[in-house]
Amino acid sequence: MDTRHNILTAAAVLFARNGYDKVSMRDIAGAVGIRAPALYNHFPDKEHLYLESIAHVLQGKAEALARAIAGAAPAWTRLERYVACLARIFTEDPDALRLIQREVLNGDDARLRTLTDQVFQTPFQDMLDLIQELGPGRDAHLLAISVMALVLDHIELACLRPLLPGYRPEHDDPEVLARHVCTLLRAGLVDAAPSAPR
Amino acid sequence: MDTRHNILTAAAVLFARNGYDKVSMRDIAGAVGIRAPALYNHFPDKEHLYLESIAHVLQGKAEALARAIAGAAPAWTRLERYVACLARIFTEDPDALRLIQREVLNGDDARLRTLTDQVFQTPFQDMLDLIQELGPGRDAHLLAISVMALVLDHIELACLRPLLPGYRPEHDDPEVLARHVCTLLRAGLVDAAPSAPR
DNA sequence: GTCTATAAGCGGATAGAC
DNA sequence: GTCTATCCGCTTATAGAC
Repeated sequence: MDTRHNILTAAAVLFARNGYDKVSMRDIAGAVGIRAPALYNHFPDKEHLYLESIAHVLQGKAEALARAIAGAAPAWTRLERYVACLARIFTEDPDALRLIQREVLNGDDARLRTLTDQVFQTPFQDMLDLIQELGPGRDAHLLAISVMALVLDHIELACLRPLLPGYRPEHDDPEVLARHVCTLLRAGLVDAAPSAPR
Repeated sequence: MDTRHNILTAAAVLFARNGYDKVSMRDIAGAVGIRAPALYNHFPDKEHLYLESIAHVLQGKAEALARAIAGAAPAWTRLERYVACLARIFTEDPDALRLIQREVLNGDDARLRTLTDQVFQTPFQDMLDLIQELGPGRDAHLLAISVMALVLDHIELACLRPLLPGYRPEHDDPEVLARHVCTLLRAGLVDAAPSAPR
């Protein structure tokens, strides 16, 4: 089969869960059923393998978000779709989110710029436009970051939340999360009824 | 002077910025002006040095939050103080936040449980109680996580935000961030006027 | 393309002098 | 308590047979 593809998917999982330094070329080779030197037939070194495995995982995620926000529906509807899509994508593939977290934490300026240009730019701009349509007087940048934070932090903290008081298993359901975020965005902390009003 | 204290503060900075594996005992020793074997007079091994440096940095942070939320003031006022305190603490000491991020990403279950019991438990419970007072019908756990996410994600993304459209330098000011978060919590994305109403 | 063998270097940690 | 010297394992990466 396609060895290169197998390497990239196996490496992405290992890097996401253990971090760059805790994953050796031997580990990656072992996960694919080959020996370490064979990896160098497909990638020039570990760094390139790592960067390509990230790109491989993030492939298509941005496009899915673009589809969710597109169309002629009312702005609130498009926001709800965007939030739901974001929650679904990264709940189903938490390794992808971990890879992004590690890059944000460790990436030098050049790598962060590349990642921004190739992945974050378009979805963020879409969200920015949408927010400007919904709340013209507000700071769209702060709000767009806030929307991302509300959705992604819940998922990032999946390991920690069960240890904190008030946790219930349904909090890990992306639909529950999306509804919660939209309710909060609509009316804030207090004013909304338990079930989101239209 | 107190060599042990110097080691812990220097190590914390290195670990926060580069991660556990990218910091060698030689690096830490060099930052303090000694040689690597001397470190073993103060700590049994690298793992213990790492864990103690985290504890050393997080010391006092939880107490500051407890003070901010305490008192007989109205619930909204205490929430505002809490949010402002959270934003100030981690804007002034971004390395502390990075250490927490790394622990959440890499920590096994046992270490996350220890960290929760010793640091997160009390501030989170305080926030939970406050939210139950403010919005009795809502899911307090989801909301408390959301408040943390809104404040901390802005600070965690300090490296990324300048690369995204709409960024302005004032977004890095903890007071601006705290006002933004409180406005959002009060009335959601749309209903609030640009300057937060009382 | 994959293998075995191996180079070259860095990592944590210890021994023992001072 | 700190030093120098050193051990030993593991890492990335290459050479060369098949």
